[in-house]
Amino acid sequence: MIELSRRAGIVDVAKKAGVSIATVSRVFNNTSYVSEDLVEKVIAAASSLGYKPNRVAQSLRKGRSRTIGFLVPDIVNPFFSSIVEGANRILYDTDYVSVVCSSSGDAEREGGLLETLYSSGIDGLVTVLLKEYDRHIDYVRLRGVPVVIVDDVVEEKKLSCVASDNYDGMKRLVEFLLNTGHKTFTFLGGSPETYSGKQRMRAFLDALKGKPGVRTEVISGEYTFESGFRMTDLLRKIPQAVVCGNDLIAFGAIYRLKEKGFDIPGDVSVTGFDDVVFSKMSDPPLTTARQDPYLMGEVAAKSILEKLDGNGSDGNILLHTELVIRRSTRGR
Amino acid sequence: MIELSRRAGIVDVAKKAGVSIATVSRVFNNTSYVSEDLVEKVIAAASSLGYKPNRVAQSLRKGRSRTIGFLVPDIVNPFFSSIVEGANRILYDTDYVSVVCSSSGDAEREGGLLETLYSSGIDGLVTVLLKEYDRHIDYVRLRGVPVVIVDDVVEEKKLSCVASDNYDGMKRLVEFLLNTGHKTFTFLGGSPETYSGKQRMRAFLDALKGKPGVRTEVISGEYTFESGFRMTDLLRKIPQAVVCGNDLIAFGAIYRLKEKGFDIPGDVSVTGFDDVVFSKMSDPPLTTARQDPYLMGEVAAKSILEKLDGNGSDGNILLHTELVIRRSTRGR
DNA sequence: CTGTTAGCGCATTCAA
DNA sequence: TTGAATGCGCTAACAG
Repeated sequence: MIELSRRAGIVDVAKKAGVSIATVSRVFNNTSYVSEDLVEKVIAAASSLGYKPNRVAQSLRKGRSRTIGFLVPDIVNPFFSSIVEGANRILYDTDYVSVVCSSSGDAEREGGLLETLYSSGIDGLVTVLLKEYDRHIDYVRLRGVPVVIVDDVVEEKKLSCVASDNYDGMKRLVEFLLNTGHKTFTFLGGSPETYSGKQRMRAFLDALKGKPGVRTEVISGEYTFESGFRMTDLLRKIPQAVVCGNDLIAFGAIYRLKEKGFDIPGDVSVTGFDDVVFSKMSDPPLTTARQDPYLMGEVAAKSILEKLDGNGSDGNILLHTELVIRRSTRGR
Repeated sequence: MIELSRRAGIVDVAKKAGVSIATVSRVFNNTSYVSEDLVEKVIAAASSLGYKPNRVAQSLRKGRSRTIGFLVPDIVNPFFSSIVEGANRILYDTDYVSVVCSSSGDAEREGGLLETLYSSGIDGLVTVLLKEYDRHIDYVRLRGVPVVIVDDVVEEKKLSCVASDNYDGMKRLVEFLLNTGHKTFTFLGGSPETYSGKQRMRAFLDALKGKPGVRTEVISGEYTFESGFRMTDLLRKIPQAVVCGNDLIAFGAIYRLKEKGFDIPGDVSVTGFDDVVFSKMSDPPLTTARQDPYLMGEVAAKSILEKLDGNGSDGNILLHTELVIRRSTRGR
């Protein structure tokens, strides 16, 4: 096969159409009127050469790239990728395109990726951060680039955050358990250093504080199946309700509890948090608090778009969660 | 808060350090020797200004960007995102960075994204395509940009593909079922228009063809839980083995079968394909054929890197699958 | 060893 | 309405 020729540029098109490069540029950006026949000639020349404007050159020249950067801790985790997907749904109706990077859970990489993204000329950034928000990371470095942080809430002006109301969701979940007659509770928490971890644990404690006849225990681990499994082995006495930091922990707990011969919810109720796709398929289907990562992404994208339009309001947005009562908790 | 000044450029650094921009460029690319004291001055000036080279300008000038583009049909599907993550693990040790796009299952968008990616100056592309491979899409358009296609096999020179050996995996799965005494089989297939769908169905049929006393039935749907659920309702008579196109279908089938009062694997064995994370947590844990999307990504990345180094071999790579026997199939 | 200069491909002044 | 010229920020000759 013959070596392919180099990509056609604006000068090739101009030459072939017998016009100046300015004219070519004008028809592609329709930035001012161009006579009918010249338009035709340019279009013809361009398509015969397979010409597409070079986005790199455009970015350099214009100072913006029509790209929104995304940085997430783990692209494989559907929670994070759903945020990106939600944003995509909004961006699809615009001429922005998204580029996403994953730090793969590596905090070291996060800073570098942020730099790279920024110096790649992104027009906006939506990110969920691994580490706690570090003002240096985006305030100093991302000069002028609008940023929205997802799944975290930082009180800092000139910054927007969108997150679920983890506190409210967990509180209502525990209150439901209380209303259905549960008296002894164990919290199998995940990652207490994260925003969501903190909020959920605090809500659990607050909901139960001072309730007569209620016994409470807290164990902390990670947001994984394995961690749920292991934490279950740490239980001294099986409580009436095992309240888990998220669905994965709940799956681990359920798995281990069943192995040990307990019936769910006959002997013990188990709850999760998130409502991942699998929660409806588990046995028994999981009672949980649903948060909507797609919506979080949509809201984040809209927020970025507004900021890009100039009329962007900073501040934080808390999204409601929805209680999903399934069969992993007993009714009464 | 005071409006942040514009980003520092190479001239700012040169000015502040009292050197020429060429010298600044040299220390940042260490492309030739620069005297100690000038290096120091440049470093000092650069860091005090927070200077980082503008990747857009670099790309335009050098004609390469040190980025690898990824295009996947659905970023939320862990199978696809794991491919990206696997590739990242390889790329992490290089100075390449990956940018990923998702077509969100929209074939229309796929072509546009490909264009965008290409004109954004990516140095290489790894993609799993929604539609069947269209030679126009990357051969004509991605002139000179190395491409590797994942989860599909196309016989086309100057192209590399990496995929699992779906045929072999499914065949061994069915043979295992045969060896454990199953006689009646139903295949609950997914997306027969995809490469994997075709291979798996063909393997199922081939494995059973001409076996004495074996009865076979094929139903086709999609690679989803809901589809598995619905296809199960289409079963006229419950077979001894329900062989599913992937794990999700199997989960749907198991769910529905249990609802109908069947015991798994007492009354009916069920198998999947993929071994998604959830397969070990399901009840019962799922017998399946494991494919390793991380590995696929690693292999794809290595292949791209080789092509970029000049010594790239084209051709296809088939990865082995591993039978994972769990408790959704009866032993004998 | 260091500085000057010419583009990379394009959008956008400014003239005509 | 169109073209010529300038420069976005940077690297790579080419001189010195």
